[in-house]
Amino acid sequence: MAKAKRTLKWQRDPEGMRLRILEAAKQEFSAHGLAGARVDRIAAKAGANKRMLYYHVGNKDELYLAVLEGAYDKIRSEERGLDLEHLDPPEAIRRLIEFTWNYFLRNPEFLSLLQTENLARAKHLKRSTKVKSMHSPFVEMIRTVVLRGVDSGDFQVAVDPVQLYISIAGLCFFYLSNSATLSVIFGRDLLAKDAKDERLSHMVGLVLAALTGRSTALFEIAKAPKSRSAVAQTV
Amino acid sequence: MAKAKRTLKWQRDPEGMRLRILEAAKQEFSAHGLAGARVDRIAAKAGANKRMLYYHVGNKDELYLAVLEGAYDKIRSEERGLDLEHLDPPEAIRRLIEFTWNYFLRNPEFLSLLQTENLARAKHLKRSTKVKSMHSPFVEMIRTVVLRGVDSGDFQVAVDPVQLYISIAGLCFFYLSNSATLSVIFGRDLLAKDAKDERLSHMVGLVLAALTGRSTALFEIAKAPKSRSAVAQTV
DNA sequence: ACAGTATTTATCCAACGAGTTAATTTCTCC
DNA sequence: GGAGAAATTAACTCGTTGGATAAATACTGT
Repeated sequence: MAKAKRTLKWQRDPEGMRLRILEAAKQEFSAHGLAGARVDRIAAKAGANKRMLYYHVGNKDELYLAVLEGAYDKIRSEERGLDLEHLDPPEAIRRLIEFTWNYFLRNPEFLSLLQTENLARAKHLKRSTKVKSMHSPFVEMIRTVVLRGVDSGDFQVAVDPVQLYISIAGLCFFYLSNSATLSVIFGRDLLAKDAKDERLSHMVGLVLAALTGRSTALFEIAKAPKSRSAVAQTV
Repeated sequence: MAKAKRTLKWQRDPEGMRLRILEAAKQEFSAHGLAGARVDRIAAKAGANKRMLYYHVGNKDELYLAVLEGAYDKIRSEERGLDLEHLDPPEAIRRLIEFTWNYFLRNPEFLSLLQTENLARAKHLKRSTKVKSMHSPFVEMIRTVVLRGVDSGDFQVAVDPVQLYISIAGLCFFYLSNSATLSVIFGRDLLAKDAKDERLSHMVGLVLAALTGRSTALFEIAKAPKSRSAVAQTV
């Protein structure tokens, strides 16, 4: 009864295991928050034993921080590929909005993780050294677009890039991360396809109209989604 | 040693006790989330015994829902006092933004509670009957302002009031509820007095510029906060 | 094939936390 | 001044959970 096991039972793959653990942890933390997350569930989901988490990553807190850092790393790295430098400024802003919106849609766990971490007043993130460094290039990228827009006459004001980004992210984030409660209180399904399309138009219209000072951009958009009651569209 | 106690030891005040419990629960839930909240801590904070919570309100979940409903009730009721009907449309919108911003600033627990509830995908809120009913008047209030603005020629587009409110709330909410992580990643203290003033200007400028299509409103604002680096202001 | 190391499993446990039981104290009204 | 109801307390139960221990199993180089 001992010899039979000649096939590899474990396929020993520390790196793969580490990744599966982090992925499982991401799911768990985003679904239940830090306090609500269960170490056992993470282990189960990763197809591992609980002890493995401690072996490969660390205790619950370290696990959580690793997930968080990974999440920031991923979005900032995708943003670097946006290549806003080669677009004319209004188009660059539109593209940034669309990317942010779609990224948030594709990565709902990222939103949850941020919410969780903010609930904890960034207690854990403050301990991270990696995260702080990855943001200045991003801010500079936006600043450049804004300044080019002002030079070209497309934009009316040299907006603070940080304010602008926070606004863009906020318009996307709040809608999506709070869609559950908003859908309940306003009695609409905000995650329906139509609603999402309408939202994207609204946001692009709002930001571009404000930046360019012409409502042209806004009306272009306003034509697109033909829906609802007669009153009220876009912006 | 028995007679001495002639002063009332409890002053039996069921209604007051209920309120103290709900207040303590609000603090606890907003500080730690649903899973992180500790029933014993709530009791202690309310100056009560744990059994009292169950006696006066119910179990942890019912307690949580009661807090949540109370929070919505409070903000919507303050909003009813805004009296937007008597202001000209742009002024009304400015006032709505300023109210929302200040309310969020004054009631950070409200933000946390919403975050927590959204993390739970509104599971609890869905069970509430009270909350759903209190929002249509609010939406109508905004719709009226928008339509008046279109009629008067102040606004370019008849924005969907729900979209507009979500945008306003989102601009305020994201900045404040995520200020912890944002401050870390951007290396600025977003809760400093200056930063908050700048943010309010930015938001008012952004929304009004988009609605009116004139950047006038935006520049009026832009003059106010004389600060930072040369590059970048307002909007 | 054997020693040494890296990886994984199977159990255990002490602490904690939500919720309960039952006794105790205050109030009310007759 | 006492019976019954309302409010409060103290002590206990019991499942859960993060983390720890130690033994087993696979892999590596020699």
